[in-house]
Amino acid sequence: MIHNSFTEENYLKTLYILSAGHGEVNVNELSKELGIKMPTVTSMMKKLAEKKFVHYEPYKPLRLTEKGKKEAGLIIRKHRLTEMFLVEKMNFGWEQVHDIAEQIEHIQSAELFEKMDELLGFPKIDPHGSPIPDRNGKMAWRSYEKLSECKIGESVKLSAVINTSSEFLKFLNTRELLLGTKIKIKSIETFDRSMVISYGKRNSESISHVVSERLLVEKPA
Amino acid sequence: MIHNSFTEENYLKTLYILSAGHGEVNVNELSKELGIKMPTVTSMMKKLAEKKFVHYEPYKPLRLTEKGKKEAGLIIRKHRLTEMFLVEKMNFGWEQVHDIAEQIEHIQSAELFEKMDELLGFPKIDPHGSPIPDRNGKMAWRSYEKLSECKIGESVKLSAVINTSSEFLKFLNTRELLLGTKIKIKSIETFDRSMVISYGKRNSESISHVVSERLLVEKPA
DNA sequence: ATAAAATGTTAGACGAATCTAACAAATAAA
DNA sequence: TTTATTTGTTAGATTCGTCTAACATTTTAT
Repeated sequence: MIHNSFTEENYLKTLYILSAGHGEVNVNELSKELGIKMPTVTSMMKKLAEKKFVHYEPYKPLRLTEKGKKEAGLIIRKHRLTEMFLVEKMNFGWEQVHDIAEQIEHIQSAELFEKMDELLGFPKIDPHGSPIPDRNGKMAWRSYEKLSECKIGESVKLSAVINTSSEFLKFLNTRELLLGTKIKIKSIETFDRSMVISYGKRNSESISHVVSERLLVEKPA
Repeated sequence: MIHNSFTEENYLKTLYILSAGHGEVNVNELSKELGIKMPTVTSMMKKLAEKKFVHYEPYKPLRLTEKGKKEAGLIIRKHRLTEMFLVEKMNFGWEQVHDIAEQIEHIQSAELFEKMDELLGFPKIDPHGSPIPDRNGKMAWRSYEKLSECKIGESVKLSAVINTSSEFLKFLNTRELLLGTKIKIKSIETFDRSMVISYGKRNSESISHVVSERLLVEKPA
């Protein structure tokens, strides 16, 4: 089991995340997401194609192979198990764990992550509500809806967040918007699509479209 | 606080370990320990000298600067806190943790290691009996003696091990030689310097010189 | 349908960390 | 005290991951 470089792992992971849904990614998108110039991305794609991780044809969108999906899934598994471990076992806040997990996801040690999994009781989702891939890198996609797509009067449960940046999560902390929070939509402004919602002890909090778009919710069964 | 590469950190750490005592290291020793050819080591020494981490003069032994010692001490701190955390909080055996810690020691996150330290109750030694440097990279050297240098009839306490390789530690496991074990020296063979010792329920275990040389002991106060 | 804009590729350069081959200095041995 | 051995350095090549500049293709807009 010869291993891939840190760099290759980052490309694979990002490719996986960006291709969620449609299954395809442009060189350009990948370039922007990674903060790496397009020519560099192109050459890395050729390398990963050589290694059978991606399907690459000039001028066509990028697609991960099955092998690539598995590899990427396993990296994401390591990332999310780490985030969960940091929050549950080391008392970090959900806004603190992303950057650390970005680094620990590259640690080469099956045992370390198996141990985390075990100590955590084999969690299915991470602290941001994202599914944790299984030992085969398989991810159980959930069908959440964006809060921004809900209608006035609906009652939903906050189940996941899209952006895991520290700033966004700190903002949610100040508004006491935690996973599991029951939210009711009171009104929506048409001109900027901001929403007024009520939840917990807060009866009329206003949140911008930028925020509501990043909040994934479930409707009560 | 701009950071050093993974590679530079490994040079610094190894330099620190090898220069324990005399304070000097040869290019050749360092080269062998790192498994990196001498010319490469020379050029890295020039780079680290440029950064004021080592004193380098052609054909002279290498010495860490104070800045270099601090930097190296902090890396070793991260390594040893990690080993302790893995053993104490994640149920790893002392023979399993070295390789994982070799990787985690390079994680860039003061908080992670502060949290480990805190959760562990600010330990002073790691699972192999080595001192954990403080937040300034300062290490409290202990004056242990090698078991191989003790005399017949002496009673000592096993306080640290020199080699932290998995193989050696597994061997100690099979002999039930744990840190803290009280050992009495029953006899010493002159031709191969092997020892017969008694401890716990074992009344006459024979250990080779290669082993006794790697066991650090304390004499009862 | 043609021009403009966006996207993608090729070619060539660069820094980091490594190597080998050849040479130089220091140390040990004869 | 010469010579041999060991240790250390210089020079030049290689690989990886990155870049910029120039060119090619595809998509969008006029």
